[in-house]
Amino acid sequence: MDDSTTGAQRLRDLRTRLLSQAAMQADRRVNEELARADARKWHYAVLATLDEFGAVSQAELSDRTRIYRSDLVAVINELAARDQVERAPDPADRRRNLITLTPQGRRQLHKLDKLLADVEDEVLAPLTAAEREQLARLLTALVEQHGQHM
Amino acid sequence: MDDSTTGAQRLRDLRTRLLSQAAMQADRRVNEELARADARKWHYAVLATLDEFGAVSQAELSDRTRIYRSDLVAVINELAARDQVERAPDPADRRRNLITLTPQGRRQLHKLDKLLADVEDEVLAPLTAAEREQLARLLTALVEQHGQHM
DNA sequence: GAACTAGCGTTAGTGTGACTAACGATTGGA
DNA sequence: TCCAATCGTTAGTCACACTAACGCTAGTTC
Repeated sequence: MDDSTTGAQRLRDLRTRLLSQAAMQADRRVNEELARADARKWHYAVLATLDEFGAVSQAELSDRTRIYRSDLVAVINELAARDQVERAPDPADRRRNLITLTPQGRRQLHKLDKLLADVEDEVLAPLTAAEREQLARLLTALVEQHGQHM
Repeated sequence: MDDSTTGAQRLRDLRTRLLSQAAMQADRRVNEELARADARKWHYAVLATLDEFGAVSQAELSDRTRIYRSDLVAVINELAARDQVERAPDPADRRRNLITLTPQGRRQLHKLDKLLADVEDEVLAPLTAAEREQLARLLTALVEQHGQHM
């Protein structure tokens, strides 16, 4: 099921492809597990952000999670339908909605924290603790490069 | 534009998220450049595979590139429309189509080889040569884990 | 040689994620 | 008071991963 033996040499040599494939496999495992908890990545991103920053507007959530504000609408709908967040108009600025974490949302967050830690451990299983640190370091360097000039 | 300063601590700590983000940024750059050459990732995968393995069926292409055979149909259509491959029935087994690289396809492949090498270099710019090797090594370990039990 | 099974290419459709465009409502500043 | 900007929302595009089903062809078994 992987091309490490059957694929073209050129494809195996492409680091960008390697990166994509590793991410894809990790994402798949993450999404599988999240689905079993009736959640997806964005749900976690929103819940975690609300937990750390308190009630914020959708625009601020969009900034902090990097979810497009157009997509955020559906995410908040889903979370609200599960009573994990509340959406209420901001009295101070009636353009805004204030999104608040509910006790149920906080419980879900803790559940997902655990779940994601487990999946991460599974995905990184082939690496030692030192290698995991190294990987995080290298990936951070890549990600931050783009953070600079934007 | 990245959450390394504005995002929740929990999100920054998630290695699976880090991996996804790095892959996403790299993919975006790759796709941008490929688009300028009127191509996409799958085009390259197919062209490179044909170059290394000669004329093969779509089923074999699907195995070697990990493109689903249902999606491969459109990819071959696109490549054929650009005269980069030819699709002809296999006389030895009339269920099969034999896909062949054309001279034009080979030219495009060389062009994309260069293009992708440049993008890879740009994406990995923050890393030294040794670090790039290390990254490739770690990612390979992750990818091969899944290759095992499938 | 008829029937069955399996492989092949194709069509259609699902779900997720990234991303753009545009609109109505509201706000703050010139 | 008018203007520009911001906010939430709707709608839609594109790429990728993945599933289901169908018609055709090939090879095998009875």
